[in-house]
Amino acid sequence: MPQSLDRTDKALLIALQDNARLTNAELADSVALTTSPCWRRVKLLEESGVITGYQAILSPKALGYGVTAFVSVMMESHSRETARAFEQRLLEIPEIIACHNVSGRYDFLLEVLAKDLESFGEFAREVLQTLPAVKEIYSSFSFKSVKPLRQIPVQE
Amino acid sequence: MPQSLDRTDKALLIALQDNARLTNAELADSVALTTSPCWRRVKLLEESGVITGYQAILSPKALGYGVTAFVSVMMESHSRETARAFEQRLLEIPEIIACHNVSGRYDFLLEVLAKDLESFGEFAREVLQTLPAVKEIYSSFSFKSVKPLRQIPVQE
DNA sequence: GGTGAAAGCGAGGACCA
DNA sequence: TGGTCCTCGCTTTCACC
Repeated sequence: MPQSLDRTDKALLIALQDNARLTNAELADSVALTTSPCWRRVKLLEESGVITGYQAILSPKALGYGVTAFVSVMMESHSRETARAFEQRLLEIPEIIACHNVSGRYDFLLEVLAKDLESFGEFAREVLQTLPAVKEIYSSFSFKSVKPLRQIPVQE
Repeated sequence: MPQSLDRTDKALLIALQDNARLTNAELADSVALTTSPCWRRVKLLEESGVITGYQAILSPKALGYGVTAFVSVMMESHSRETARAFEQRLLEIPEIIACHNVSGRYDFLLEVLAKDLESFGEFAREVLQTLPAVKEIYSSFSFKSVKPLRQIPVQE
């Protein structure tokens, strides 16, 4: 699948990961190419699945979310059905902005946004605790995001 | 700071969060506006800090990262200095793609990418364990990302 | 808040080296 | 692969409602 990215591809990925709204001309400039080959390479990176999309990054605070919580969830059972029902339900809940099925003491790790601690408490009681087959949850709150950018390393 | 977003602003945010490469014309169309007011509104959203940037989303797998790990870190002390040194060091390590200072049993929660389990093991030993003032670390591996999109909810 | 017009530039493709 | 050229449509910024 990774059809060996050369130096130029990597430079494109770095540039686009940093600013997805660069015009093709600016992008071409930044990697010392003309616009056509630049455009072709970007399309290839999209088609081959290296670039999976483009997102505007929004400020949770500006949208009224003062609390970020990490919620570890332990399930009552580990059957296929239990996991499926749980996962499907998760997808419908916008406050849960990320979820991983993980190894270790707990089964899922969720990242949850809430207006404030009080509304998180309510959310935990009314929504999280009532998700299918939940045995136990453990919440940890973010005091501060030390590395907010989430850039996937593109070496060299 | 949130200068009360109206229905149209929210529609713009939803559209851009979904696809940051929409042209201004497409964007205007999707919210039933002409291009000028649409462009003005987007600029305002950027200047007021609601939109903090635009990112190409890359596939970790396509870039050779087969393992995502969540690493909880407990510090030896909780002094200001300790935290600062730790955080500064973190920022230099690209494999750590996210880090939160959190409440609870552990002090920091890191999200780490690695090629495979073996290279994660090495990374944990050579890099993570040698970060300043680390007392204990606990690693949990992602089997699967159930919600990979990380979209901040924009209600209504 | 909104519209419409105008100038210049970029997107996207055909084609060549 | 990369470069040139070309056309259409879009971006961006007006002045104005």
